Amino acid sequence: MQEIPKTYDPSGVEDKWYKTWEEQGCFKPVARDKTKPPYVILMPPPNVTGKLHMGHALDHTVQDILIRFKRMQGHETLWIPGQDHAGIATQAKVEQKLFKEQGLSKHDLGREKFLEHIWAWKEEYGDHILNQFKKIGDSCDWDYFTFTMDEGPSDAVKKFFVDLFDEGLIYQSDYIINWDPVLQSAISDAEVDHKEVQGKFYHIHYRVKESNQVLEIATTRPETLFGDTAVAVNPNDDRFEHLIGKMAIIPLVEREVPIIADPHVDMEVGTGCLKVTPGHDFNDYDIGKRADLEILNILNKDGTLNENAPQVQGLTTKEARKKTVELLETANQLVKVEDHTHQVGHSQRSDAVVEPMVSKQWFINTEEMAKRSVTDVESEAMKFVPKGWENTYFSYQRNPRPWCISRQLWWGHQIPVFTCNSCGHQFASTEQKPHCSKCSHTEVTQDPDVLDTWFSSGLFPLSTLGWPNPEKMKQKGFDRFYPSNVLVTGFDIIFFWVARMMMMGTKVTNKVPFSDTYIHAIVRDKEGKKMSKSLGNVMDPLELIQETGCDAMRFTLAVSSGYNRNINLDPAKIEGYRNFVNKIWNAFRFIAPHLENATDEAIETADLHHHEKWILSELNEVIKEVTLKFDDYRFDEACNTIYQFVYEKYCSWFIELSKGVLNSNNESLKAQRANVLRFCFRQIVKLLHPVTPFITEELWQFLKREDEDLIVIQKYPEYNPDHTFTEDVDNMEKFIEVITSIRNLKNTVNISPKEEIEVRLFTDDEKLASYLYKSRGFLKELARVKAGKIKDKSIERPAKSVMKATAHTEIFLPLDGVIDIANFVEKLKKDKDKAEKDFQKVEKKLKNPKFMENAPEDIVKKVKAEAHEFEEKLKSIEHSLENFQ
RNA sequence: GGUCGUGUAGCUCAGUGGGAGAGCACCUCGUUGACAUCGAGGGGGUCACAAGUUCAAUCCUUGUCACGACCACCA
Repeated sequence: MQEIPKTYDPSGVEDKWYKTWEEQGCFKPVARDKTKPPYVILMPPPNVTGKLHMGHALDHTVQDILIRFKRMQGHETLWIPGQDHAGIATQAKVEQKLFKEQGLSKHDLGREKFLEHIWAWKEEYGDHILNQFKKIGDSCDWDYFTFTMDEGPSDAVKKFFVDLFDEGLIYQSDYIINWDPVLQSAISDAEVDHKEVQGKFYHIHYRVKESNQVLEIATTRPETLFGDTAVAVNPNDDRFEHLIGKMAIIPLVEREVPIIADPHVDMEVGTGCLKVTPGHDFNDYDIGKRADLEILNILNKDGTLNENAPQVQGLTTKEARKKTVELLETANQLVKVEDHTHQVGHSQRSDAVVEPMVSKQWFINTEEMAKRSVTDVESEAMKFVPKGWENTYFSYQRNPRPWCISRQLWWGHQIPVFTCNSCGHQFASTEQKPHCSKCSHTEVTQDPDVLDTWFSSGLFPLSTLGWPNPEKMKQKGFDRFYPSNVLVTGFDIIFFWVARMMMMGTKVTNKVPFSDTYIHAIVRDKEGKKMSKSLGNVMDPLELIQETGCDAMRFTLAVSSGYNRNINLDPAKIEGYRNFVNKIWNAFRFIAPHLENATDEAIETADLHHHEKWILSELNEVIKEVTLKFDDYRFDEACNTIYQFVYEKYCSWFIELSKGVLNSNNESLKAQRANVLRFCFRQIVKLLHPVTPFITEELWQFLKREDEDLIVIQKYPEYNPDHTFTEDVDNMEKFIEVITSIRNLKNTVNISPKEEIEVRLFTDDEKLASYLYKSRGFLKELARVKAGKIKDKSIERPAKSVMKATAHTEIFLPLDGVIDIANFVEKLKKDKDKAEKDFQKVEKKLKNPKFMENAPEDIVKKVKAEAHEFEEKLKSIEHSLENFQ
């Protein structure tokens, strides 16, 4: 056998295995166990502009664990990768690049040329993030890879649009929307960031017609007065009641508008008087609807003022604000200016101040779909994990607003609505160049706008499986793979994406698109701060992989991931789990030379040594637990369970206890031990494979039988009722406690661990006594015991000794060689205090008649047993202590 | 203002109606063969605070305080 290096070096190993898996088609859906249903995950498609960050690393680690786990369990697994064209994000990026490198705007190029540029950009950079996904081990089926602008998803978009259009659920309407004057497009509410801005409160006088009175109105946006079509007060406001119904005169424009009453007006805020600009304010728009006010648009598409604001026409809103204030001052109608901090909406993409504007847009009436999407979660047809996230979902879906789906961009799916050049008929069609559906005229004009990005990603669960093309659906296995099992994502797109998929998927198929939604945490830095470029605390997954290996990173993310909201990722933690990966490597180095002695995986339970029974029993429980926890999305508990077993049970005890056997001359015992060591280790690497795929595949090559294939498609370990040995586990636990106590005692009195000493054990547990006797060789080996005696507690304890008491065994060491008596006495006193407290606590319970009456029988029994133990322990400590006073 | 969440060891966080846990950090000891990316042992907590329910509360209920996230509003 060749030399195995002392430390595991992941470089080289990782790429090698990924390539092998892919080449051998391991990621393709194959039903290895026909009795199990398919298991499908749809990968949240990254933006073409995307770059791998820790969020992806976590998101994908979780999905890959689930897919690999289910694949090994025999399910036909499919993990579908994809990519999103990300309308605004991509267009903005390419626009910037064009301007920076060539000084060109998209208008210089025209729509067609500009789109060519975006496609070229996509070809060049689009693969970047996908290659990064391979580095983190994603076992997705790349043959299913789908881009939202591919022909298939485009057909899905058209089909869905046309169906809803014909149903009357898609309509065009004037509505107040967020307008980004830089991108010159409508953007959705969720694409608006509200930022705190230091602004001013301008108090302005509005005269009241046929009256001497003036109304003082406070506003932060005086330039919008050109668009005012009313002044509103609260209906219950005594101060202004008499003015309701009269007319107010807007300064500068001298236009008369009605004074109306509306409950939205807050009497406490500002002056209690509100100028109403339905064309450029969301609340005013609603007031305007209620009062049937005229809507006056005072802005151009680029955000400058238009002809409806003659005095400031052509100026930007910022310039216009300044000018308006000057004009008001000149006209003596500006009362005062106050400092005022308030929130102002900014475009996420361009950072421009968002201007609310009324414009003609396309909308989906989501009312019915949203209702259904709520009941589907209420009935748990789709379950959120952790459950609490459903509240976030409900808060959106219970109050659905019309979904504005049109965007004034070029990059995206053009809206399939056409207007006949001849008869003016407007209709939707899935065809590229349809004839007028009314007069059959061939000249029709398509709506220039494109659809919101989420329109196509909302259809992804369907379109990635070939919908609406029947042939492709058959080829891709739509009926088998829809709906999928779980969606794994972050909370930030519950509304954007999860809700949309729920509505759209259900609308088309009448089935929810996935049965679970696992919402994972946000990865933050070790201090809990969000990772951001400006803070300089961004961790790059690829760098981490380089430094510590992909498996260590994946294990760290998994072990940090349960039902929590934040993961504070400390590099020291990753290093710790890197060490764990290395530990496994070294455990393998230990067993490697003995593998040739191992004959077969089959373990004959009848003739097993009690240590072997113990480890098999422990392993069996681990298998049970891990399987349960993965199914529950408790990656933290699953990983911790494996970690504890490997470290504490397998390495620290089983391997240590095996050294003597393996160095002996008893060939049959050696072979059997090698068998068990190998069996357990094979199970361990299989258990770990979903989390740490690379090292486990590497080790598997040395562990597999000749007829066995790659680990990635091995059968996941299953609970085996034959491997339950309660008595051996019980004995072993006590044995470990005795050994630990001896080591502890030696340490307390400053005897070197190496030094061999005599030890006397006293126990009334006959089974344990005989077990300890049987294990005297191991006691000698592991606790450095020279000679020992095991007696029952009726025997007088040695006077000149130091001692330690456990619940079942008292341990005595002779005083010869004891260096630090004082320390021992101090410690013994502490033990006494503890035992006293423990005893009093349970004693109190037992003396309480109410406890005896009400507590369940097994609890009473347990407490009684404890009381006995504590009392024994206390007595023996006190007895021993007397010798030192 | 609304919703959700958090408060447990120095740090990061699990956990349970009946004996307070892990990792890291810290202290002591230990390198000849699996592993110093290691081993053995150890110290350390009023489970935020208060009241209530209960035989029994770190856990359930209510309130208080502190912190966080999201949503809405901010004329």
